Amino acid sequence: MNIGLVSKRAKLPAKTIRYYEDIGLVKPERLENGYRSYGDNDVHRLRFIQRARSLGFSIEECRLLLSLYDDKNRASSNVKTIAQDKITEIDRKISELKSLRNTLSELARHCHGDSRPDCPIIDGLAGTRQH
Amino acid sequence: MNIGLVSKRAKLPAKTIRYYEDIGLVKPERLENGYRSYGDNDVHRLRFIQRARSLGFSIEECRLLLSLYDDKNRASSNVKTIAQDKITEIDRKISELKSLRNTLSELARHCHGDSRPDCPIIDGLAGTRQH
DNA sequence: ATTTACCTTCTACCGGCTGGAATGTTTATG
DNA sequence: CATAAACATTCCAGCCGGTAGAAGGTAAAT
Repeated sequence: MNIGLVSKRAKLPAKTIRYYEDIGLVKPERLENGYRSYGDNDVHRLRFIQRARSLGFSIEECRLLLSLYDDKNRASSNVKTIAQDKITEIDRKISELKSLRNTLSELARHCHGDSRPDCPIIDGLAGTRQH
Repeated sequence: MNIGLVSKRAKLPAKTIRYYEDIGLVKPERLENGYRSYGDNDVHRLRFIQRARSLGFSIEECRLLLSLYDDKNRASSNVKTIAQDKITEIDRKISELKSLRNTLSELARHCHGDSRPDCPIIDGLAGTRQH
């Protein structure tokens, strides 16, 4: 299977797949003409990575998950720990974004938003707005 | 004022301040010995950038906000639009993260998390888990 | 025979810094 | 006064996770 087809099946740009090879996540065969040759297992692997990445796992986390994926005897608790850490991380990000949103909408709420130059958002950023 | 003091006052690493100069956000004077010399206005500017960055504005957005900050005659509606766009963007990110969280905790919920190798999280990532 | 579509490698770039090396200057201490 | 430390400077390289483009080779379709 050439990279173009794999790209479609794994829903990843060809460039990204080459990059993943570069950093050692997949190791396709090579044909005589130099073309990469992928098997179904490679597509599975790449789909796996694509899903994990879209769930917010870093490349290094993907590498770890892949090694657990490859290890048929690993404990499910290993994987669950990683997933739960990631959930904690996501929760932290969500609450950060919420507090950001509050601050920003508080600033925007006080801005009349017309042609007058006086602007509480700018004042807030400049630190000159009294609470 | 030397960069070290500015760094403390603006709550930004000296390296970052030099970087901000590099990309044209601040333009300090130079002393005879080659040291950068900052005024209070520079500190205000840097605090402004620091706040805006921490609210999730990109460097280019900061540049735009700074030009509005500098322009005493700009309409507050210009600024409000930018802030509201940013709020929309934050909302999008929050809901993305929430859906991510749901998926991940659904996978984790079905994982027994013990020493058995069978793991719904891995199966979910591999795409082999039937819903 | 030629066009088109695909593949290859390579280098460089994105944002937003951050780290380290090598060097220069100022200030504090013995 | 010498030296050490705490600053400052420049420059180059690297982080993550790709992405863009150039220059070329190969395969399939017309």
